[in-house]
Order: sequence, then C-alpha cells, then structure tokens
Amino acid sequence: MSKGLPKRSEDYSLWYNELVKRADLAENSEVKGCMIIKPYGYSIWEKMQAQLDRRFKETGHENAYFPIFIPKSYLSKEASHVEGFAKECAVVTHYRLKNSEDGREVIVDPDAKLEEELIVRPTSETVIWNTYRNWIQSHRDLPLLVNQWANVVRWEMRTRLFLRTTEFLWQEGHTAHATRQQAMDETLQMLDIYAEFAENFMALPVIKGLKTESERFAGAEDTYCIEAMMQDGKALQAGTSHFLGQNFSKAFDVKFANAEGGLEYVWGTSWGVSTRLMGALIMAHSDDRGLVLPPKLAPVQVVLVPIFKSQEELDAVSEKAKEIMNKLRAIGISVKFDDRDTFKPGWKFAEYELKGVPVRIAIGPRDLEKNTVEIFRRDTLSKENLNLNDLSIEEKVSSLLEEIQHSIYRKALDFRNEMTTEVNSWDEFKTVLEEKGGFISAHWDGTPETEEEIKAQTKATIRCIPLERRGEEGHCVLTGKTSKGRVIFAKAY
RNA sequence: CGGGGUGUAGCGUAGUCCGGUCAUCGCGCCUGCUUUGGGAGCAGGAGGUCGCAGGUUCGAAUCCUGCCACCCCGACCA
Repeated sequence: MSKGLPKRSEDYSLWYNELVKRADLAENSEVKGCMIIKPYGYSIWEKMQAQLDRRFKETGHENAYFPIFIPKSYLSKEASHVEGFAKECAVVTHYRLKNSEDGREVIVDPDAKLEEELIVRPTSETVIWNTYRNWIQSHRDLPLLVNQWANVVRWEMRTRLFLRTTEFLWQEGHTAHATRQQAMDETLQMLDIYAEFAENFMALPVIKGLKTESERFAGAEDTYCIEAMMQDGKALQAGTSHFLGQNFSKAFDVKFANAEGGLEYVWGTSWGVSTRLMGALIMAHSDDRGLVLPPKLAPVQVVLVPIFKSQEELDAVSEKAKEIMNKLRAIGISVKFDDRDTFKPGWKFAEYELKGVPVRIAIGPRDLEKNTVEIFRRDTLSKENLNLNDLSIEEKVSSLLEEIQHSIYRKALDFRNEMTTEVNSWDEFKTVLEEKGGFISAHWDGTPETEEEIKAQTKATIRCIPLERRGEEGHCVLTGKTSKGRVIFAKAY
C-alpha cells in the first residue's frame, strides 16, 4: 500500500475520504451513516466551538439544553416545517427491550409501545417554541437569546464524512423578539458572526446571501447563508441564519403583552452551524500531503522534532527543544515536543504534515553546534534555517503563524475569484459549468420554475442571492426575461 | 426504491471464466540486529470458519440456488 494519499486532482472524493481517515479526524461507524469523530478531529471541533461560543456570549446569548425527543404532534404544528422534515426522521416507537423466548437475543418488547411516538430531533424549533410559550409573557421577557450545542439526526439516504452524516453535532440558536426589525437585525448579526468566523478563523472566504424560496429552511420567512467554495469548484453551504417571522410563534401560540397593553405574536430567528464546517475546513485548504490547518484552529501549532542517534544526543537536543518550547508556550502558542524514539524523524515529518500542523521545528546535533534550527511551514512546504543568535524564536514563530493564517486565506480567496465566472448566455452557462465549474454569476428571472429547469438541465442550483451585489438590470440566462441582478449558481455538496 | 458493482487476515488485494500442493502479495503488527537531518534495511514470527446457508462433486474461495452485508450512480440533503 502506498504511503501517500491519493492525488487530489485525480479523484477528489477518494482523496477527501482517505485524508479524513489518515489524518485521524474521523471514520465511518458500523452504524450506517454515522460517524466516529476521533480525538484529533474532535479537538479541532472544540477549537471552533470555543470561538463561536465566545462570539455568541459577547452578543448576549446564553446556552441552554432541550430534549432530544420531540413528541410527534409538535412537528405537525407548522405546516411547511412538516413538509421539510417529516420524511427524514428517526422515530422512537417503544421504550423497553426484553429477552427473546430462547434467551439468545434481545427483542423489542411489543407491550412497551409508546402512545405517542417520539421523533429524534432533526432540529429543535418545535420543542423550543413549545417551551418559549411558557417563558414569554411580557415585552420585558424579550428579547430571548438562547443557543444550544447539541446533536441532531436526519436520516439522509447518502452520507459523507462530516459533510452529511445521519447524526451530526451542531449549534442552534433560537431567539424571540418584540419586533420584526429586531428579529431581522438578529438574523443578519448572526450571519455576520458566521462569516467573520469562517474568514478570520477558518481562513475560508464566504459569500453572504439570501436563499431562494426553494432552498429556504422549512418554516422560515427568509433564509440567509454563507456559501464557500471547495477546491474541486463545488459549493458548500457553511452556515445558515433564518428569519422565522411569526411562523413558529403562531404555530405554538407564543404571545407577549406589549408596552401599550396589546397582545402580539413574537418574532423569531434560528441559526446554526454544524460539524460540516470541519468538512469545509478540510476541503478548502488541504493538499496531496494532507491537512492544512489555519494556525488559529490547529490543536498543535508548532511541533518540535528532535534528531538524534543516541540517548546522549537526545538529551542534549531535548534541553534546547524544551527551552524553545517554554518560550513559545509563554506567549500562548501550542507546542508539541515529539521525542518518541519509536518513530524516525522522516516518519514524523510526514505524519505532522498529514495532520496539518502549521509549523515544524527540527533540531539536531548540527544545530546545537551552530545554535540554529530548521523551521518548516506546512502551507508552502518551505524550509528555512534560523540562527538563534540573530533573532527571537518567539517573535519569528508568532509572526510566521500570522503569516500562514493570512496566506491560506489569500490562497483560498484567489482560487475562488479565479473560479467565479460571470456568464451572459445559456450556452456559456453550460460550457462554463461543464468545463470549468466553480461559481457562476448570472441573471435569473426570479421564478422557481426557471430555477428548477436550470437544476434539471445542469444540476446547478442557486447558492444564494448575494447581499452585496451591484444593482444591475439584465436578462435571465435561461428565459431572457428581465432580472434585477445576478445570483450565484453552482453545483453543490 | 430504481441502475451498476463488490464481499478472501486489522487494512488493501491475487486467485473465480477453466474445481485438485491455492489460500497470493503488499501495508500494518510482534521479536532480534543494524539504522535515525524526509515515511529505514535484513532475518524470523503471529494472524484466515475465503460474507452466510444449502446443493453438485472423490474434492469447492472457484460451479448452482437462496439469503445477508457493503460500496458507487440517482431520488433526499446542514
């Protein structure tokens, strides 16, 4: 078996799957469609969680936890919500097991049938709005700004590690407001938080936009999203923020007494990002050697690899390595010193590249003589010899980490720009989509019928109507009818 | 649920048409020696109801029947 990964350019899916497994991020569970997130992968998710959670708290949100089980009747209360979710849910019908007659296996006890089935949450709007009815009476109870970190289950037909798994981890915010404007402000605020997180921490450029009616969340009045481009030119929806209007407050009868003494339905939002972000992170930056992690999310930012032949050499090198490690840790850089003698340096180099550690420092006997180290950056694969007499290692590493963070963002942005094409005719649309891929910026007549027809012919969907688009009248790329502006088309995950 | 594949050691595989020293090879694992600045070399070793159940045969990984599981393409989708 070859030790390298499959080539990204040859088989993108195979490359992705192998990378996820080999870099120790996750693996398929024996339970179909479910994923086991391994410790290394989970530690990246934890870093993402920490940053997002910090921003949620800074903007006044609090965490809470709601049940995983939803009585079936709750799901029937919001008509379009039923449409959107009813088909893909796991259902609990019984609450007890018993031994079979011959005692050789465990069976579902037929006597333990639930009167009302419980649905394993595909999302929590219904349980939460059912609860909000009791929490909200007055305008003084508003706004109610709650987030929960949870798992949800959607019984998808086809799954893919991180991008679409039967069970996934996410964060879902659910807020209630006194006015339409406040709810809309919240919706857009959270969209901004997602976009900033993607760009500043994941080094992932995203397009903020509005979903079309057919791509809208079931039960929302408007769905906003951030869309990212992967290295194969396909689009990935990386996060959504929904303006729910009064749909759920009406369905669950959540009213408040306003300052004038009148009774009104509250205005809602919900917003979420999931472990799919892990998939986005992996697919956006990685190469044929493995993962490339942005320093701000790397569980290990710097790895120190000693080169030695004997215990004496290791002792001498270790002393120097630990000195460097302490200096780096003192300024908040996460450092791992890998002094295992069960693996050789070359093996370690390859391993940490596979795992995406941004910076590697190698120190051997030759370095001790000259007071140097070899420093390697993962994103560009370039090596440099540093003389420690001439510079401060802390300053060097910390500026290098910043440089890497910036550089991989820039690279992803350049790629996206290069892979975004403005097209003005149907022939051009099909040619570009087929031969180049990526995002296509084109005029659309605004009808679901046209959108559907384009999807049927090309598999491309409207990823979003960008929030920042210049006012430009035009003609629909398919029908030639008038259009108020360009939208982003792409094949999507 | 449609269409196409595949099940052989922890992983990846050869062998299946043409039944008979055929259970192959690589990775990984274990032991020893030599190695250690880019995934080490050599020697030895452990590990298998060939997906399951029947059948044909002197003899089945191989042929036949049934079942099961998984993968890929579609429908579904954060």
